[in-house]
Amino acid sequence: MAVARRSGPERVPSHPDIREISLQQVLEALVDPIRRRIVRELYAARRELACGTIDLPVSKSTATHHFHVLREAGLIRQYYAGTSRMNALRSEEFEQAFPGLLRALMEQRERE
Amino acid sequence: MAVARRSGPERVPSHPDIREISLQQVLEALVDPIRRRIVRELYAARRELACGTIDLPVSKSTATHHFHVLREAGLIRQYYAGTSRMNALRSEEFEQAFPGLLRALMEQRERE
DNA sequence: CGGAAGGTACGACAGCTGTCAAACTTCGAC
DNA sequence: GTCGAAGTTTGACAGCTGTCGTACCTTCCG
Repeated sequence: MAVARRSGPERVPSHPDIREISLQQVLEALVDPIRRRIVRELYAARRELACGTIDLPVSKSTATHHFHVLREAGLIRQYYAGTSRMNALRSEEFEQAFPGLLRALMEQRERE
Repeated sequence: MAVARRSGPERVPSHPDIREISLQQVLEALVDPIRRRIVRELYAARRELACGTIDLPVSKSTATHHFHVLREAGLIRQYYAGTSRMNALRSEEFEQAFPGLLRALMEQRERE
């Protein structure tokens, strides 16, 4: 499902409507430390970041996987800028759908 | 670690100090819908509940497992009252360690 | 054009974990 | 004492998912 029309190589990823996302999906996304790290960086930066600028202790393909999960969970929006992919936190929308949740999570200090 | 002194069959489970618990552990506990359901019931009830009074769509052994995970994550406190086991949400302590988190999670409506 | 940079897609694989049944333990009631 | 109720323990198993390498695709730049 969520098949975007095939009109070539499909460089525009599909983003779910946030209202279709369950708390379950959000928690599954955020339970992974690497994904939480990504969201934390976006949250702290308060702006969009290219995949490349967020350095992660995993391979490129794994990173792609994590971004995909975050996108499917409605947490980020992705689009291309040249060869690099930009990531934007969907803060306002997410706040509407899950009031207070992102903030409560981000405010927690993580033990390093 | 966290070995309670062995003085018989050990009916008193050990409870971790909440300060030793990581956000990771909490999220891992709360990502499971059944465990979230347990916590929700305790949160709504605002009092302790016996395992038996929380009916869950899983076998007894699986239920035991879930309670165990919640206990290890510092979310509940357990003790025996006769043959039944009581469960209490560790609300205040948890609030101190993870301010705003439990509430933010519990306030979210879950799609049934 | 040709190459390099930045990502994606696809298998494959290992480890985790939620699940159950069966056997056992403890406590209360009769 | 014996029986049942309530949970626990153990072992087994299946499914999920985070991980990687490799091959591939776009886009930019010289």
